[in-house]
Amino acid sequence: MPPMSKYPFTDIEQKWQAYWEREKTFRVTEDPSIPKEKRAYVLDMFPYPSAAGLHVGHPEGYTATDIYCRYLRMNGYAVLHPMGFDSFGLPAENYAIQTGTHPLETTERNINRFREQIKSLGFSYDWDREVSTHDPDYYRWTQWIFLKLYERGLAYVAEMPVWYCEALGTVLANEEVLTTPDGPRSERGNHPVERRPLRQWILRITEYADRLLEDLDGLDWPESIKAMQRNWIGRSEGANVRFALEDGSGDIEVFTTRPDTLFGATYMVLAPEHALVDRITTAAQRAEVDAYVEQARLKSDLERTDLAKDKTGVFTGAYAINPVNKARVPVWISDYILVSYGTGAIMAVPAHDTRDWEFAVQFGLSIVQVVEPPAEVYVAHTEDGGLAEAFTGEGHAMNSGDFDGLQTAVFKQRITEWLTEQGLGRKAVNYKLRDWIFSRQRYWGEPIPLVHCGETIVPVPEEQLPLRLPDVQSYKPSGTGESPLAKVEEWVVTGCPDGSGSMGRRETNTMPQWAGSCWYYLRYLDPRNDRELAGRDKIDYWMPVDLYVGGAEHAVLHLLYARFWHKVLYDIGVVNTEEPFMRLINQGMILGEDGLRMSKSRGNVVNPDDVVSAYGADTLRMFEMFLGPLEAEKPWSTGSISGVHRFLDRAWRLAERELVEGEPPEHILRVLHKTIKKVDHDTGRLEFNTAIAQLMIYINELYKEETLFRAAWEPFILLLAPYAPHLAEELWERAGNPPSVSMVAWPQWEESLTRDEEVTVVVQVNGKVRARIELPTDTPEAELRDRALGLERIAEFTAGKELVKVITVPNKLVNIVVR
RNA sequence: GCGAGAGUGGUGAAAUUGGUAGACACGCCAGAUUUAGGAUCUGGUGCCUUCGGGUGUAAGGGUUCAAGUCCCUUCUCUCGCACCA
Repeated sequence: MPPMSKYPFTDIEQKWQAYWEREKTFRVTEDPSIPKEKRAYVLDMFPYPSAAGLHVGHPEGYTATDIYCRYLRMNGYAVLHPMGFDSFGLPAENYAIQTGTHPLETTERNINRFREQIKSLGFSYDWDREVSTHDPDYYRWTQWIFLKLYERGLAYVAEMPVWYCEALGTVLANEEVLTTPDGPRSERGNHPVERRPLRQWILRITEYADRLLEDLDGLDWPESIKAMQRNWIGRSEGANVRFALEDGSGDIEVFTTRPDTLFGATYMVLAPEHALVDRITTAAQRAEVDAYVEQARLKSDLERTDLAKDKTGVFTGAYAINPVNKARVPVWISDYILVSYGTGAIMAVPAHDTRDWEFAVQFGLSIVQVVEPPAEVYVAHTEDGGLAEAFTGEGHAMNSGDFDGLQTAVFKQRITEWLTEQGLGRKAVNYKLRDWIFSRQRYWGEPIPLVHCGETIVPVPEEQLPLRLPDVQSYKPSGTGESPLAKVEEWVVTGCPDGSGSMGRRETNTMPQWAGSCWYYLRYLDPRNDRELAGRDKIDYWMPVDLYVGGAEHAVLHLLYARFWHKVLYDIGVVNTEEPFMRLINQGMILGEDGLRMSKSRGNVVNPDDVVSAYGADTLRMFEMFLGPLEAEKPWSTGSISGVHRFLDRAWRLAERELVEGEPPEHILRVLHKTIKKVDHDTGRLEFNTAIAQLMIYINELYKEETLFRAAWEPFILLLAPYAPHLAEELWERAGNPPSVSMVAWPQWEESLTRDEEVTVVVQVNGKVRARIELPTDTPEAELRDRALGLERIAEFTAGKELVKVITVPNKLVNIVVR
């Protein structure tokens, strides 16, 4: 596809990229004379420098923030706009396993390629602040933060069933495992994973669950992302209730969100793995129960959680006593009860819980209705007046002794108080959120700075950080649950940092890739500081991040982890705010031309380098913004890229005309001021597609003129500058101005010139447009009405009819209602 | 099933507070220019039409002088979660 370009974009773009780099045009420092409200921290999600290089999705978000930053600078803001690399990670290590190439070598090669590609798009980053998470000067502080977590009891070791991925040779966090039709799979690489009990480092993120939940309310984030985080945290409030075993040998504690349905609890169910199962099972049921437990153990998680299948379960032979009505209730086991949630046991209320209903129907257990649905709610009933399905809504209590008639919410509170008084239960809160499994059995990550000295664990002293990664012979995971580091004996064996003189062994697990990205936005503030992760004055100057732009795929993982670390840093006084990112925008994915996700196997991948060489960076930038709204998912369209390119080309050819001094004609001035207003408004709201459309309208107008007036041309260059910065710099210079256009003040519009002298007023009869009249702007409503009624054409439609009323909207329309 | 969001020309999409639906761009059509052009410029382009007009924003209903926009019902699609008691 040969481009039809004539304007020398390659020369222009190289020229100005070199200029910006040489002049450090976009370097920013902490100037105290700039008031807080004129400072902006605009952040991109930094990339993982993959071997494949940049794809067209990267420039989308980066262009959006770049346009916004350039716009802010021209409006007098000090703008912090940095870029870096999330450079620890599995692909480089897997490549090392295959080829023996050190991950450092691959990583740095990829970083150089990424940096070059990013620079070729003309983004206005302050490159002096670049960071890479694999750099020891960086991960020193990642390790430092880990030690702070450890000191505060937020990092602990535990043996627990964790997701283990054979192919990756490492454990994974819950968040990194996806449920697929083929069973649980790793989020990265789509490999099968399974649960294995292993000793792991775990971060106590659950301690922050409530704060992570509550503080979402104050954030200007997309509702969907907040909903996903809320959902992931999964807070539910209810009560823990103890049911005594009939034989008096103890009790079973359950968690319920509906303590108001306690009177309807007709049986209980334990998870097959529940500790009590073995003890309470009667001799008669023993064989059946053992077989079920064994079968449940062998089942994959997918089989266990398959909603479509019938409920299975086995009676243990034991009975418990319902504490409120002393009813004797059988105790069952079933794999629909998860041992890891709540207490691993439930009271079953089949009348008011769908799952319990299914189970009760399956096994012929009794169903007692204890909630009367509100009259206005339709509920299916059987012929004899009983419920035909579980009613899970709220209503009024029935069959509940003295509590009858209470509204659900009131009853919940009342019964919880009663249970507490009786010593039978208490208010309880549960979360779906689990603690964060933090260790990985891999090489290419931050070493965890701890030494095992016999039974005790001793942190590496802060002043000895960074604890550097040693070189290894083989990058292969040992497969025994240990990382390749375990084989580096001379690194592992070390003196105990406790000063005892005895020898210890280093922790050989490394941190997950998320660690480095949890705090990188802080390092940009003070990237060369070797005394602290960032100076407090710098943090106070810039933080929090005003705008954070990135893909929605990080909705839960990165954004939840980073918020957690930030809160810890807040608690230890390192940062000044509870939340790191005040405003978040997810750029929509750019799909292939076929409307499907770009992927190598589909062959629909567009390489930004090809677009840059064929059309130039300015065209790529503007085209990606012109495709549609930033947040929307949108298919690539090679055809319409020419529309944007043609626009820039026209701007170039316009500049070849002689610039004329003096006052431009009024009709041009009016379009100009409308354009300034629209582009200003839309750019500030990140509505770039409509701003570009307005720039096109203006160019089309200028093109029809014989002469090009400087006063009409220069403001256009300024409006263009954030969008097509290379071309704008060149045009600015050619217009006889010194560089750089990037620091010239944004043009202002005059309100009176944004309004036309004449407007078209629509005349409707009964809401249908029947005529249009040209009238001076702000014609009084009475005159509007008279003019409209006086129209011959309107008379045709109103003849012989009764005039009911006339509605006038100034400068817009007249609607004549007749009968 | 639950949660979030979206349905507008042949295509990507526009449309302050309800007030001319389809800006801008692609594509298509016509004209100009040109040795020629898939370059450039100008104009046209929702659909139907007996050229009066009719009709049109997923479907149906409602509120209103007036609905893409507000309300109700239904359908479709995308994303996320999914036996979380």
